[in-house]
Amino acid sequence: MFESINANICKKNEFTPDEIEYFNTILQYKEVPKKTLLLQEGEICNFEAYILKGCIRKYYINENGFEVIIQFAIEDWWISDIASFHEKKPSKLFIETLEDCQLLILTPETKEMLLQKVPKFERIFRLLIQRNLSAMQNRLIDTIAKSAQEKYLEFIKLYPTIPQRVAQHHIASYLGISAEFLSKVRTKLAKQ
Amino acid sequence: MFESINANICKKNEFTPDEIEYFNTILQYKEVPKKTLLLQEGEICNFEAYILKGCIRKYYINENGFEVIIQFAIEDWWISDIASFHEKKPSKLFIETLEDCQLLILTPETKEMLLQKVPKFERIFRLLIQRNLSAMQNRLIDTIAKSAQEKYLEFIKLYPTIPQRVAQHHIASYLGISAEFLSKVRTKLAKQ
DNA sequence: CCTATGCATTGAACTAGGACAAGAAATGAT
DNA sequence: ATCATTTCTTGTCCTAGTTCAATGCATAGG
Repeated sequence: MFESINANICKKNEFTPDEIEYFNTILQYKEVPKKTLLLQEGEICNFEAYILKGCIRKYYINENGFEVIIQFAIEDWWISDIASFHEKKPSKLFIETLEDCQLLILTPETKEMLLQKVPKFERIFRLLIQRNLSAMQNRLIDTIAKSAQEKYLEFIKLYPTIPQRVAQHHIASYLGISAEFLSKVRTKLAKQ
Repeated sequence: MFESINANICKKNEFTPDEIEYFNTILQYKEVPKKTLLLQEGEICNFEAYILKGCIRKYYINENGFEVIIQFAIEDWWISDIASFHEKKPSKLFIETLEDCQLLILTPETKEMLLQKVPKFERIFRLLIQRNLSAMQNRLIDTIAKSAQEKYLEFIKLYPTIPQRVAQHHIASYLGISAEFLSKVRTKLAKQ
């Protein structure tokens, strides 16, 4: 059960077997059926979830009821509302499973214990956030500077497996374009 | 010279006077005239700069020569290309002073020393990145879900002092709209 | 096997915002 | 003070993308 997460976390073998062992005992295994809300607006996010199996989306609904997908997460990704999790503030986001999921969960308490016992993990988590930030920055740039077609092509290049797993209108919402227009972009691309 | 940075970093008094003292000795003071490029595409970013005085922009130029401003930074903000700084990878960004600046600088070496000597700083920097990530997320949402006028109003609400300091076309570039259209939005708002 | 529900496609009419151009206003260097 | 450069404004025309509505297509549940 822990192979993939250990391989991911400990790529550079910075940890002793004992430390990894402790890390694994602290993770909570959880199965969740599809279409489950793991987090709703107003709740405090009490988990960071590593996805062993399944697919999840994180999204925001603005004051006009307009929905924006912030992130898709599949196997070997983490998902959480970091701001809400760390600062124990009510979240503005929704997190929903799109498929049946198998998860490994950290809670604020277990994460705290882990960091106390093995402070080296601070670095690991900082790297995760940093990569997140980079990805978010690139996405912002593309959102601003690219056409709908370019954004779509970029998306399928970056996440080739996701289009087969999630509804097209969700991808449109992620790209910041309407579902209808994405459909038109796709038919245009197919004709070429 | 160190009052503001110390107040910012050590809000919750988590540090001993010695630790703060060490932190301060490690910071390098630097003055930079306006319109200086602190970082160019292709270079490895070797600084994290805390702004004592002045105003800086960070931006990206895409393959069509289209410019997107990622961040404005003024007094008491940090600016850097974190990805490039930490992973020693060539940056894709430009960082330019818009006014004469007074900076306090961390280099990869001094930051490493600081973290070695006072590991508690890991937490501080993680919080900084986290806040950055939150801000970036909010901005992405606004970029996707709001009209030009809403984005502009949001911007001046969030950063009321910046419009007086930077050129309007820079704000347009930050908001992801054309300079001409921002001008039209503003005249429309002024008439109301 | 049938039917309800959600999903994707297509078309027509509309609009927010872009591109271009030209003038006005501000800023700065000499 | 003057000229040059940059910045801001305004108008016209244009287009990428939206909205709405209709239709066909799957899929899941009884």
